[in-house]
Formats: sequence, structure tokens, C-alpha cells
Amino acid sequence: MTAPNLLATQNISEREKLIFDATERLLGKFGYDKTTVADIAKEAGISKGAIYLHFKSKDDLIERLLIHAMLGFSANWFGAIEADPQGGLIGNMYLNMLKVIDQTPLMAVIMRQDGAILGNYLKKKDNFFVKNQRQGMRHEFVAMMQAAGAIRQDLDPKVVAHIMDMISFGMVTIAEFVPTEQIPPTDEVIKGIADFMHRALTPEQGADSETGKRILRQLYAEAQKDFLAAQQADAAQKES
Amino acid sequence: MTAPNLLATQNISEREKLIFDATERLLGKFGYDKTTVADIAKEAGISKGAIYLHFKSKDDLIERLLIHAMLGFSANWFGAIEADPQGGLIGNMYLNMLKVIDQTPLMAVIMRQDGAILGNYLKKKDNFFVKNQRQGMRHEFVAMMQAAGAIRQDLDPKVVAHIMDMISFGMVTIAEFVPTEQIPPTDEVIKGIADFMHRALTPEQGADSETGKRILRQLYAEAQKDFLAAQQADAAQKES
DNA sequence: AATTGACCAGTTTTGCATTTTTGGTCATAT
DNA sequence: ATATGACCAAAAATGCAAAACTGGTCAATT
Repeated sequence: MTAPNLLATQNISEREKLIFDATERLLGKFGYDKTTVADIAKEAGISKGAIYLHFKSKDDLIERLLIHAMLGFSANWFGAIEADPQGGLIGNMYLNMLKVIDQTPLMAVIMRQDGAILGNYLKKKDNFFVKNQRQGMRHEFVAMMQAAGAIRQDLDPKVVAHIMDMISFGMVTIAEFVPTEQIPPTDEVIKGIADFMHRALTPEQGADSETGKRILRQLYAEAQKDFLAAQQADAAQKES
Repeated sequence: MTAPNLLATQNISEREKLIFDATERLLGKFGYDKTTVADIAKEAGISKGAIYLHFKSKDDLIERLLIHAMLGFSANWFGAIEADPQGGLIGNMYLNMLKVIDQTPLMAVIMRQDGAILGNYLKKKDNFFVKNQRQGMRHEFVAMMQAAGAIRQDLDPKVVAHIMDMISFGMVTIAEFVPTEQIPPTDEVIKGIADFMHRALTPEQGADSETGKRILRQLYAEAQKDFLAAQQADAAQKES
């Protein structure tokens, strides 16, 4: 009973994995600005030129690393939701999300768009987050969930999106901050937040687990389609 | 049945109020760095020299403005808690806090230590927040509440402080972000957070309202004592 | 006694030339 | 095919002097 792979994980060669791992280590320690391509090559134990056999540029490497982390996170998250009988409920979705964050530390960086780590990369006008229109996606997400009956329809999607943002931020912060020894109280806090989200956002009649799963499935499919289209458009633009 | 004034509001002359108001307006619009003393004088309709008849320096003005806002906020907050039969319960304390934030917009700036508004002021090594040791105070606060039985004693005060921080941040964000027309859903969200705080942090036996009020009263008294001591020490240092 | 605004010293900003670093390439080697 | 690292152009960091700004003062004024 394995979780279905709605978003295929990126095809990664042994070499690319090596480079990704080295980059992730250095990124965590020194951040984007202070991590040079030469550093990455040295950390990975290969030559600088070798990196350019696999990646078009430093930014291409960074972005594919972020995408790699996101896809891994998504697949694991959805797997956890599928395995959980109540996984489609909003509160539980967040609970499962938190469980999976630990396995992909870069996810916290992505979610928080961490300035300390991403540095000047965030200032580039065509950066990953601008290109993927993080803001717009969120509204769509909420609107779809409302249309499907998983979120009360009398709430302004903007407000709901903001609340989800805030809660995500808080959970990521907790996941980063609270040491493992403190798990029991953390767990209680997380459950509290999850409960709150469930009560505040779910319609009275309650959204059943299947609805949540269906929406998530659809969302991922759309996201993948958009993503591929954007990548192709990007590639096409670079050729001209 | 008026609320007792545990922290006396600052003694402010007509002129100082005029300057405070002008400063607050400009601070909100342009922030600390781009608000010059000349600007403030112009906005207040007085001369630059007149400002120095009331304040030792620009920073003295800013700090006394922040203190003014905090004292006003504290007095109003405590008043709201006193007037509320359940005001001593942690969740309700937060609810009451939120109600009062609207009346003192600068409070949001203070709570978030807003870099966009406070700018370089925050970088000064002897800034308001460093001087008043915001971090230390918070731990004391939690420890006192735990000692008094208002917060479960099996939780690490550091974790609890962090959670309260996060919740405060979230509530302030909501208060700042959500437009007035959206009050109904906002209200529900706030109640959700308040409930969560109550459930997660209050001991099973429950802290009664009086306990909360007593702790708050004590805290304010201590804060005032510390504050005056710090101010005197500061003044003494500047004479030498 | 209260207020003003020209004035000043110290700081910040700007413009620019020089040096250093870094992303990316490619002739050469394996 | 795959990989290397010396090499280069572009970008970033550094140093510095001139110009502009700003916090704070104080002799003159009301």
C-alpha cells in the first residue's frame, strides 16, 4: 500500500545528487551569497566545470535544488495524508505537513523565503518565488477548496490565505525552534493549532476525508501542469 | 467602576502631545530613518529648537513616544481585563489585548519591532528594545504565571514564551492586515486562537480569573519599578 | 520665559578609480 | 564521453575625496 506518485520526483543522476547534497550543506551554513560555485565543487569533491555539465548556471542549480526539495516534500506529504484515514481534513493535513518538514529541512527555507539563507537571490527580479507566483497560487488553492466544500464559503479567500500563511509560518517556526526533547508540549501545541484550523475553516457539515484527498490530488496535478508549462516557456525564451 | 491605574500614564504637556502626534504620523509614513527632526517640527507647526526644549534628542523623543504608547496600551489592556469577569484567563487576556491594539497603533510597531518603521534605530546598540531586555522579561513573565498556577508547570518556560510570542505576532498581524469589513471571520479566528491558548497552556484545574488579574497586577508593578530604576540609572550615567 | 532659525560639526551619501572576487567557458587531458 | 582547471569578462568589494544632509546649539527675538 504505497502512496501514489502524483508528482513524479525529478530524474536525478548520482552526480546531481552529489552536487545537491553539497549545495544544501553549504547553503545551510553560509547562505546563497557566500556560497560560490567553486566552494560547491570543492565540497562535492569534483571540479567546477563538472557542475556546468549538469546545471546551466548557479541559479539553475539553486532552483532545481529547491524544486527537488519541494517535490520530495509534496510526495511525502501526500503519502502521509493518503496513509491517514482522516488525512483529508484541513487540520490533519497540517499535522501531516509538520511531520514531513523534518525530512526536508530546505522546505522551511522555502516556506519562509528565508532572507538569511537566500540573500541576494531573493532580490533578483526573476527569482524562483516571483516566477512561481507564490501569492497567486495560494488564492487559487483556497478558492478551489471553497468550491469543493472543504472550506466555509462565507470567508474571504484572501483572509483565509493569510491565516493559512500565518499558521504555516508558526508551525515551521515551531518545527525549527523546539528541540526534539520537547516533543510532548510541542505536540500538544500543534494539535491545538490543527484543531483551531479545523474548527475555524471547515464548514459545519464537515468535509470528509475523501474530499480533501481529491482536492489535493487535483491541486498537485494542476501544479505539475503549470510547472512544466512554465519550465518549457522558460526554456523556449532562453533559446531566443 | 473605573479601572485602577497601576501604571501612571506619563505626564505630558500640551506641547509634548503635539510633538508626539506629529512624530507618530511621520513615523508611520516614512519611518525613523527618513523622518528628520526638521520634518517633525514642520509637521507640528513649531520650530526645531522648540523640540529640544522638551526632548534631549531625537532618540529621547522616539523612546518617550514608544513608552507613552506602551503605557497607554497597558493601562487600557488592564482596564479591559478588569472589566471582564473572565479577563484573567489566558485566552481572554489575549482577546482583550487585541481589542486594545486598535487604540494604540504604535503598539503593533513595538510588538513586531518593525524594521520597516524603526529602521536604523534598531541597529543602535543601546536601543529601546535592547535596554528593556524584552527577551528576559518574557521568561520572567511565564515563570511567574507558572509559579502562580496560571500555566501548566510541566512546560518549558522557553517554549511557552516562544509560543506566546508566535501567537502575539500572529494576532498583531491579523489586527493589522484584516480590514474592518471582515470582522466576523476575524473574530472567529481570534476566538480560535484564544481557545487554543487556553487549552494548551492552562492547567487542568483551571486558573480562575482572579489569579490572572493578581499576576498581571504584580507584573505591572514590577515592570514599573524596573522601568523607573532603569531610567534613573540611565539619567545618572548621562550626567557623568 | 518661551521660541526661533541661521549656523556648525559630525555623519551619511555620492561618485569614481582600483582591486578582488566570482560565474561561466573551453582547450586539453583522461 | 567525461572531467579538469587555467583563463576571462563582468560584477562586487574596497578606498577615498567631495558634496549633501542632519542632529543639535545658541545668539537674537518676541
